[in-house]
Amino acid sequence: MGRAPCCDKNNVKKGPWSPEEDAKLKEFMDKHGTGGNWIALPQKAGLRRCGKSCRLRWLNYLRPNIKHGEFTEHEDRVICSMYASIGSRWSIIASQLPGRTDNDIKNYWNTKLKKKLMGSTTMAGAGPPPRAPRQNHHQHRPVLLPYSSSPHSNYSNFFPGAGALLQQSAEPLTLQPQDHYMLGSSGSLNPMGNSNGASAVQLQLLHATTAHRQLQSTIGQPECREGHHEVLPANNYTKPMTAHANSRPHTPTRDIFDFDADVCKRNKQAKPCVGNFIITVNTPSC
DNA sequence: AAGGCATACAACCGCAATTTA
DNA sequence: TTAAATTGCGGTTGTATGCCT
Repeated sequence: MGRAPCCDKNNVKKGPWSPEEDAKLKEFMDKHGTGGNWIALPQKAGLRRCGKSCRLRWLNYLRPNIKHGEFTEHEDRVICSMYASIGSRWSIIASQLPGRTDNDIKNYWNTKLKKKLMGSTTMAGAGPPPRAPRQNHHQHRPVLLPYSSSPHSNYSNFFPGAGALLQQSAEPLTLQPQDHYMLGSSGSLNPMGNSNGASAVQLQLLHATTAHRQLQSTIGQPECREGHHEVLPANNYTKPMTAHANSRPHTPTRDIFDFDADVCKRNKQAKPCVGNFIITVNTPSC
């Protein structure tokens, strides 16, 4: 039994929007907003379109303050830095560029910026954070770098790791055994040489909240166990086979590491918050 | 002028996450 | 608690346009 379609595919128009359709949608949105339901909107607005199509058209084209046209150098820099840091999370990147949509940025990246960067030597490895080798479970205690505001604060205020990512000289802190952390897959993989020649990767750290600590009583220590230290890129992350074989396939987007994600899903109040730390895992083998 | 190719970008699709009943 | 409905995201495709031969 498949999923019910969101609309009657035979009765909806597809393809480019006409000026008349745009006008209808805009007028309806100006008067009523979405009414909290995109699926029902086309019928109310007198449009023969799928609700998803209306939403996309509105968000990417019709809504006020959309910026079209050339990207500035500053925007280029933000996109590049964030892409290097968090990968193809276009909506997050778009949130740092007022007036730009995720679709816009995605298109811009795929058609122009990527090529531009590939042709230059200034951004080694401009691709998404590459998939890293798995870590040996019994080596390399993580070291924490304190987050500090950086010249890149324009986006680091949203994604705390992004600023620190570019700072290679932060003073390391040792992870205290009594603290509890989770590694966020929203972190970045950023190969950087360090002083002793070992390359390092950085991951955003999700600090355990009070709510999360409550989990200790039900599931035991939610500590950053050895098995959780795998260094994986922001995208392409696949769930380790060792835990929760029956759970849904792992999404590369909003997850945190394995059992934590599942426990949090079951226990809605126990969501961790994003902490202002970067974790660095030494990977001498690469 | 016509055909082929490259580029840009709007729009679609599938699926995971979230919300609602 | 569970299933259905809805939303949001990222990858991909389709098409219009411009350039080159």
